Amino acid sequence: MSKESLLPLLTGHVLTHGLGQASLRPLAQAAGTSDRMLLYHFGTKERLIIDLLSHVAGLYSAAIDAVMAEGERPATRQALMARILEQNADPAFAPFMMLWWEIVGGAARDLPGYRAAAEAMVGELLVWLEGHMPAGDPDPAGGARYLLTVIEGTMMLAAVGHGETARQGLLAGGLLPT
Amino acid sequence: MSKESLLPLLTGHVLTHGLGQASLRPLAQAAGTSDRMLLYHFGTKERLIIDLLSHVAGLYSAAIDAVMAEGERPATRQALMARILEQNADPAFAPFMMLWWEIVGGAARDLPGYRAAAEAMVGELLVWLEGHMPAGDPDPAGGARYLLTVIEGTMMLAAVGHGETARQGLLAGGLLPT
DNA sequence: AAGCGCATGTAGCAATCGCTACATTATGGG
DNA sequence: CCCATAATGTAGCGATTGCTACATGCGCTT
Repeated sequence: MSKESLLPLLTGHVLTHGLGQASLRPLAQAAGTSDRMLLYHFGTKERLIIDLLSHVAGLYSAAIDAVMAEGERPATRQALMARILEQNADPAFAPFMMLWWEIVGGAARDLPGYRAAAEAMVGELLVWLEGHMPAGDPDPAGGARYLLTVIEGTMMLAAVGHGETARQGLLAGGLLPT
Repeated sequence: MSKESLLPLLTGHVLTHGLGQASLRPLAQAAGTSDRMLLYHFGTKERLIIDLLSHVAGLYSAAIDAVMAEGERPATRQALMARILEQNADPAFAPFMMLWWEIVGGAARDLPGYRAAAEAMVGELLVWLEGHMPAGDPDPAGGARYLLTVIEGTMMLAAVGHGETARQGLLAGGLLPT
């Protein structure tokens, strides 16, 4: 078993149990190996986490690309927002969201690997947004950054039980179809 | 030493070292007691954390109220945004921000106490915003929720190294003074 | 076949974890 | 003063942590 074949299994465990509680022996069991072998492959738990975060960022990038392919371009910013929020509200997306907030926390504390992974994922989403802005949008670059900011704020409010507050804010800001 | 006199010291330790890494013995040392006494007062580490989060939420509420008193009302939404973002960019605010992302993560995973604390703090900020919307604002309630969403998104992007992206988004959205 | 290097198992170490049993001191009301 | 109750110290338990030493298997080349 190589590092590369291990990473998806490790990612699965982290998605359901979280990064903070991840210790070598449970991780190893989830991947069908031993803590001994995890350290053999990654050298250190810290490097394992770094590699894992990088792998997660790659997964996210691939998922974005997959969605990108199937895209018919929405006609308005409101339609684009609605589509993204609907996708992010999918329960299947929840484990990734929980992991995401741990990554943000690690980035805020500048733990090794966290900021790089978070920055990459946000960057990927930004590129996707820019490529999906409505045709004829007056400012696709600025608009994508604007929508990105609003989307992330909405996700955060939803995480802390203020999803309805965010929805009302989006309506008041003219960012949702009426 | 009572619970109430312990909580500020515990909060200090958590602000600099984080919630996830907080274990009883270091917490006790920071508060000038022993792990034994922390359990004597709080019963369980879980309840200690819950009480601590509630205390942090109270601190945040008090801080908001203090700022509320000194408020001359800004003339525009842009000025209000600028003022808030300036305050949040204060380096003295950084430890709280790092703690905040841990609280959001806990709320997303529904750990006991986290969601309640996060919801209370966001609610407090929302009330403050509503009370500080510019005079004559066409929709203070909706506008406050809109600004709240944008503010939280900006904070998150700043945490992951995309602060400049957020700033460009705010400009494109007409939410910063030009 | 011999030996070499990669891969893996077994066992354990020192540290830390939350928590508890037991003993002791301090304090305040009768 | 005496005693009950609250507060605190000491010591340790069993589990888990990241990591390592040592031995063994496996496959390949010479």
